Amino acid sequence: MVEYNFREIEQKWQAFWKENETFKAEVDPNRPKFYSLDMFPYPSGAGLHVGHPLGYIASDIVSRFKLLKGFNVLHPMGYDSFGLPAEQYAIQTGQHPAITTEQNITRYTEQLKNIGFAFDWDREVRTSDPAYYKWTQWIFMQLFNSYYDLNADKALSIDALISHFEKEGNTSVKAVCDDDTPTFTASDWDTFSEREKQEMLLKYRLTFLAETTVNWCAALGTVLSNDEVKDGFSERGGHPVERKMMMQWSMRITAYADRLLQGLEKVDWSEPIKEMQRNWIGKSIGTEMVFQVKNSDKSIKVFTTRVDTIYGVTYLALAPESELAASLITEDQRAIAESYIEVAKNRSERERMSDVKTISGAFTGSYAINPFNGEEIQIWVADYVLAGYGTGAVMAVPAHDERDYNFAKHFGLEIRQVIDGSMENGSFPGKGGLIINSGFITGLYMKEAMEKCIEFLEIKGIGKGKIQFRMRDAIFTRQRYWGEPLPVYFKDGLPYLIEEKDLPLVLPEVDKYLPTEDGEPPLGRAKDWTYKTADGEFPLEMSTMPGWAGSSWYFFRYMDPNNDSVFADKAKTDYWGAVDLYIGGSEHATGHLLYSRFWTKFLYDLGVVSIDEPFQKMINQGMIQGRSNFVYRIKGTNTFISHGIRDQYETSAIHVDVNIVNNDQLNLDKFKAWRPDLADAEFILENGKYVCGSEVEKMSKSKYNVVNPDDIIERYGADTLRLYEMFLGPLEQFKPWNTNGIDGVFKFLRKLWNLYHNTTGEFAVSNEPASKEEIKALHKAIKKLEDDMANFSFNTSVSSFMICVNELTALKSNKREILEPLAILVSPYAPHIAEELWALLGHTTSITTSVFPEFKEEYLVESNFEYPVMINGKLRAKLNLSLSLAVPEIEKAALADANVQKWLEGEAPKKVIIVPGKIVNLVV
RNA sequence: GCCGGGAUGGUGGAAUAGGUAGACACGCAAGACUUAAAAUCUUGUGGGAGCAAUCCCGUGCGGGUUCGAUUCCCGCUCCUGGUACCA
Repeated sequence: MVEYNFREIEQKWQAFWKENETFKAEVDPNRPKFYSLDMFPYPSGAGLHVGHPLGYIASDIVSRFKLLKGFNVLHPMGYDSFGLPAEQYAIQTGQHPAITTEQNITRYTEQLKNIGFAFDWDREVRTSDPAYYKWTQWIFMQLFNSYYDLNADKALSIDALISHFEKEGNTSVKAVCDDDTPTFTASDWDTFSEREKQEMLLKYRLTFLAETTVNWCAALGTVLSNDEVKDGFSERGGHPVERKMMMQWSMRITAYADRLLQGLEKVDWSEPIKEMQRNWIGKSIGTEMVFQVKNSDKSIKVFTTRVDTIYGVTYLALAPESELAASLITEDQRAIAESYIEVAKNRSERERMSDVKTISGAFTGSYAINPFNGEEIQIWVADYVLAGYGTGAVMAVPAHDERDYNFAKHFGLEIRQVIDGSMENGSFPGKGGLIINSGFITGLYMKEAMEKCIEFLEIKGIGKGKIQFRMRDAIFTRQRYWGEPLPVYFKDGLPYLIEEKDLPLVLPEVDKYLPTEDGEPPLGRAKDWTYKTADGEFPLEMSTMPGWAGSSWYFFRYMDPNNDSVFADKAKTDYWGAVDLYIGGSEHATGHLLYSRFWTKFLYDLGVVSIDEPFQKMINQGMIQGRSNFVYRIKGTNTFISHGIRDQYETSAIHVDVNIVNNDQLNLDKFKAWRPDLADAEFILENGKYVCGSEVEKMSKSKYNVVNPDDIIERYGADTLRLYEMFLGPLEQFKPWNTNGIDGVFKFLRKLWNLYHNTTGEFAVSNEPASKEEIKALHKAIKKLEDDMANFSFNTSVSSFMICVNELTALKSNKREILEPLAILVSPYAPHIAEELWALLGHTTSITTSVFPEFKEEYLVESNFEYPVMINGKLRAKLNLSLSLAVPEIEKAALADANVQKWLEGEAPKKVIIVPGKIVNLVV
């Protein structure tokens, strides 16, 4: 008797795949390629939980399906192995992060291999491997050596810029650069010192060193990016974060803002993710214009998207951080305004965000002149104006902007309506409305008025149309140990790249993973952290790269993971091209996914890759949440009462390990053994069982709701785990993990196994031709599977397998003609059992080398259809009729039916609707 | 506040060019097998009324379009993800 022995089968086939290099992918120009990628994990100390593999299983199914469809599939896995947790652990224990990272990777790999993924493990990459980060550093160097040319609309070599400066200075250069870049001529450039030249070039380089306001987290001793900060606290660890000015490396991602926006049109991503990126990039088309300050040579530049409301401006507002604001304060306002600025500046970002409702500001005492009508308007300081956006100054139009309205109301400033409409609900944007009370633009509509205004500003030389982005340049350094060192040394305080031959610049050893006593990053502890050149020995940069550096290009490295002379061979990147299917969480929408697109576009500009969008199609899998179980202790006792009857007593709910609960039923023996204090626990049962309560929460150790895939595999096998994770519901939906239905999936696999075996458990497959019913059952499944694959609807595929197997079991089918294709069908989902059945069927090669069965419509064609007959939209009868019947015949048959006649009560129907092959509806 | 996603039996979910709501699975109930339990198998299972045939109600709520609405339109409620004074 041979039972379905998943343990034996799974081990056997995992070993087979490894030995035969079944999933080895190599460039093959004769086959179409398919690149299937998962977001690679950070190998944490906790290991994988059942939520992690969800996306991997889905991409594995697609990968195996594509193999069967004749594609050359690249399906790699690796590790994003630099990161904060390993470093924090190192700080606590003194253990080198490389060691714990290695251990964690070993654990992850073992867990992943247990699930039977079709990964080409020879292509594994690790971002913390010097052989890998050599190329992360190399890309950084290329960015340092590039600037963004607006005429060419691409990154060009900094050498080209230098030769341009030598010939013509920078006046004719159209390039992305710092706002404070002065203009100079060729002869100016010639007279610049080396230092001045380098400082000037830094204003153009795509990665550059600059004093920036950063999110400083004192507890972590590092800078965090905006997306690592949540409500003023660090995302990891929840430590407070404050704003601080620091010298930092930045990436000029803003140079690519427009291309990042346009590129979204070309990729097949979910609309919400695209929308999030659009909002993050935040393109606004508007006008920049200058207001002269009254009785002063100073002026205020503002950015507005609504220059058509220029006659409604009743005050200007400046950000508290603005130096200009401080200089505009007059004597009589000094006390109030300066103290306001002091308070506003010191309010942390967090306070300012959480306290949006409070309106605050102060009048500077100065006035500006509206160039359109010569009016004098007050200049205020207000903390609703952000220093970092636009020009840090706002022309306030209270009548047509809600924030300006609230501010004006609060301080009793004038509210002047310039667009026709009702003001009864306060301000209104009035986009496209008729303009009133507005000098020469009165009577116009928005678009035309804006054009006229810009024309006016351009003639006077005090303004122009401008496009503004919300996105900022990305800060690229962290004051951390466990990251890529920057290949940069300092000479006379100016940054220079080390030579390419000296890559990788390997992370040095340090005695402790903490900042130095004088506040330098941990690399400040390293001995000889210097770079030797012909001119002497110079200090190296002590900060390291952020977590997103290594993950911004790893998809290229998979194509050529061991190349030591180039980050990836062009012939290989050209063959594999963009990722055809990328599966991962939507939480990376504005981080990883944006940075990866940025670096890809940059590498494209360099000409080293041929694609400018890395991820053609993306699916965002939903998170698997935890499902906690509770027991109810009667207060003051060690007696636990079942969930359904707990109301009779005063109880307290206690988290219980979900691994000792099955279908919400507590295993009493395991519970007693769980903790010493529970050894003598007593129970009040309902219907002889102890039923636990449950709640959906985040999966976490402290809630005892973490489920390890290894445990599921131990009990049911990897094939059951794979099928069940898919069966749980739509891939993209958030759902709690709950093993309540897993038995059904396991039973299905056994039923599948039994189809190939007789009642005594011997393998028994007949070579007789299959019946019509059997073929039909098979082809229904083929069709459903193909459709589901196109929609990434894996849960319904599992259902259709079940239906197919149920039907075949009922037909007692054991025909090779059916069971061979069925094994292939199931193989992407449950590869181990499929391989075993395939081998039993007499094949000597892996099932992955077979061909997906072809769907034939003819097997599903029916001659008859059971028509639902409805009276006034309600189902009243069913009629089995030939599909060849024409409408009048169907009508005749329907009217002749006894049940129908009863409902018609002898009257003729008012209306008859007949959709052949669908429905009959009679209206009376 | 703004921008997404969602709400269907006791549970997970299925069904949208508008056409038999609840596929598949879990759970539950009854039965078979068993000394017994587990496992397995069979049958039933949206709610209500009825011996039954059958009837009524039913896809978050209120309207609408339609012969017919889970599906389309309008207005709400709740849950959930993102974002946050972006001028």
